Amino acid sequence: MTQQEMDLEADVAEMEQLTLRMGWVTHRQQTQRLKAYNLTMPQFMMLRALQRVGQGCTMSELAEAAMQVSATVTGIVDRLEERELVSRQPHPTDRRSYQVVLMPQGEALLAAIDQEKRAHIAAFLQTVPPDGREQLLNLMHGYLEAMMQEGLYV
Amino acid sequence: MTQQEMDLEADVAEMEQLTLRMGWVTHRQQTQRLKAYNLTMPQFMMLRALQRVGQGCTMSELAEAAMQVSATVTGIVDRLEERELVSRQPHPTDRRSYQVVLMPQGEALLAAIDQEKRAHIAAFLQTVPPDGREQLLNLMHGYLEAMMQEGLYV
DNA sequence: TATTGTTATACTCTATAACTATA
DNA sequence: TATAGTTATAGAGTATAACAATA
Repeated sequence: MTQQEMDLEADVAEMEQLTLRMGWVTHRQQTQRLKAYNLTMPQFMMLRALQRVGQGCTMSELAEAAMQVSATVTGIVDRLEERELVSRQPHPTDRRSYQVVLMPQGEALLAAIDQEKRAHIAAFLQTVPPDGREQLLNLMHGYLEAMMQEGLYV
Repeated sequence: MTQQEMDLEADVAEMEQLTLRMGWVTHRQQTQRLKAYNLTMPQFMMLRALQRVGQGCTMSELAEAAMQVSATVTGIVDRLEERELVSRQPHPTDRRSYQVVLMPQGEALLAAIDQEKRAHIAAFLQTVPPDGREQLLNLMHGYLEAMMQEGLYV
């Protein structure tokens, strides 16, 4: 085994621990923070997916964007609709479908969450030198793409 | 607003999207992958926490390491114990407590999951130049520490 | 016949509060 | 009295399978 292979192996072991804990800590802390807004993580991710895919998308499109099966989306959207954060509207050309839209109250909620979160991120990014920031973002892009494309499970 | 401040703001917005999606994609893909081992994410994180904190730790120590309340840990450890992946053993000096240990079957399961995962991570890391790898790991360390210390919610 | 979305079902996770046993 | 852990309870998420309505 060459020195390079040993280095790689050590980096792999380290990255395994890091990614696992980062993911879990993020997940748990996000969950806690969202409680102040009376939102769960899956509900929040559904709102973000709707924002990303665009107003008026169907339940199926929402399911794919949020990485959920349709039966799960039904339940989550039910609860968001009860609070008038989103709304199911009739689809103009396919009567089996709905057009899901983000309601003003939903947009306001996301904006409030955004504002708080960005302050936290800025606090972290300011501890990183500018060129490090750029490299960090590039690496994160690469990482996300690799995950989405190859089903990379880290 | 200076150019630097604008740059920071753009980086913040980008990092917000990236971290959120990375966290969610990781969470969902891990969940899917663990199904092959008949494990849920909280169960897997509990096994990892036990490995990290060390054999014979108490339920309370496990709860803190896994970022869960004790009632939740009770349920998760119940299910792991049924499958003989872990075991509650009497505490030598405090009869209210248990010493939780990882059973051979549990260690074997974690080893099998490790092996598969490391191949995936290695495939990703080989696309990153060696000095980029080191910087990536350093940044991830900093990020994790910032999260743990300040309750940074990203 | 195929597709969109919901319903039914079963299980797990999660937090809070009440409780038991022990320190 | 304080602490370790469990139990009871209620609600949310998740996946599978069966189903209704529509294409």
